[in-house]
Amino acid sequence: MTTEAPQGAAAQDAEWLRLDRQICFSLHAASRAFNGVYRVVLNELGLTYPQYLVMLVLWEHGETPVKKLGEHLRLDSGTLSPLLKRLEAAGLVRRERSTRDERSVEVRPTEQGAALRARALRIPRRVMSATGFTLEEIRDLHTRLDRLTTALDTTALEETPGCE
Amino acid sequence: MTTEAPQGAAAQDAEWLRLDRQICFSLHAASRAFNGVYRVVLNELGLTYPQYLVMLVLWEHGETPVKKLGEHLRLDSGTLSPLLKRLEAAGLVRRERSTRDERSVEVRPTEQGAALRARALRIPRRVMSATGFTLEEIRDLHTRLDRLTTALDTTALEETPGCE
DNA sequence: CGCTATTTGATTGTGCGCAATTGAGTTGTG
DNA sequence: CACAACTCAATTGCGCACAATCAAATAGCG
Repeated sequence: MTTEAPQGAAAQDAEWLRLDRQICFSLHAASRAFNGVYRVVLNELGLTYPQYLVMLVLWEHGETPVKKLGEHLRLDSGTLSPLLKRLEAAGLVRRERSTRDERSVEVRPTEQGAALRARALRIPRRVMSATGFTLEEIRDLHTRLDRLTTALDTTALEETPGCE
Repeated sequence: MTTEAPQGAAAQDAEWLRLDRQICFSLHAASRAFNGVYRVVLNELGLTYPQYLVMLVLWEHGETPVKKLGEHLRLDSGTLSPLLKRLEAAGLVRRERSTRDERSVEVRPTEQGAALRARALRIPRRVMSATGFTLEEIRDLHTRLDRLTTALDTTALEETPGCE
């Protein structure tokens, strides 16, 4: 399948594009497949996947300003503001302007939001069993993905890579 | 909150949630980071990441019906229809109803769309260098992600996992 | 104090992902 | 032929991601 024959540069370029198609499609597809599983599992809690991510942070850290939430999840206010409003409309969180700094908005789980945590406890194992991966493999994948994300975030994307 | 006591069931559950937060956040973040790099690189071609995926399929297979595109990329018409209209508006593809089956719409790259391929040839290496991964590692990650996606897609998500 | 720069969140606009519906075209059956 | 079942694409509606812009609050400096 791969470059077994010494081809021209054109054929090799085509090969690169084909490989790129496979790889970036893989990551894209894996992300959506994962999202799909969470959608099914989270459906009974009335949460979407990003909303679940927000609740996980709140369950772990309690009251958190929007700014901090954004740092934890790498999301900006354009995504968080409407999302948090929906969570507030669902009665799971409360948003209140900080008295010390009127620019800041504190988000904290309501009693109902905190109670939801009990029902969320079964989720991780259900999702993990759906992956068919062992805990070992999952941790390994987790490590690789973090390394990938860090590299992608820090790379300034020079104009000429000159790889090879 | 989290008792320091050597794992009651509650403490262990909390640990699962913490791990889940890390892992599902990792995948989410990696996907968006990857998307972000492609966004920068593809910007000069005037393509978004999913549009690039479509063009990759067209460059490799030529004229393709929408149905086939959806199978290749696991996307439905709700996503593809407006995306293809934008590609057509940009002059990169043409959409024509099949004469044999009036339900089907054939998508083929225009001359301009085909020409864009030459400028896309440098992309894979640029992105790969941004990841900091070797080709070996990328292929390995690719394999794992495909396995993950397959598992997630085929799992019927039984109600009671009974893991452990 | 007044003025500027920064921080913080909200808003707007564009594009993607997906479920649900619609509607035209095709196929199968009597 | 008539009629039902199916296929394929388009549309609609909602939510997320992100860039760009805006407004309010704060901090820093003369």
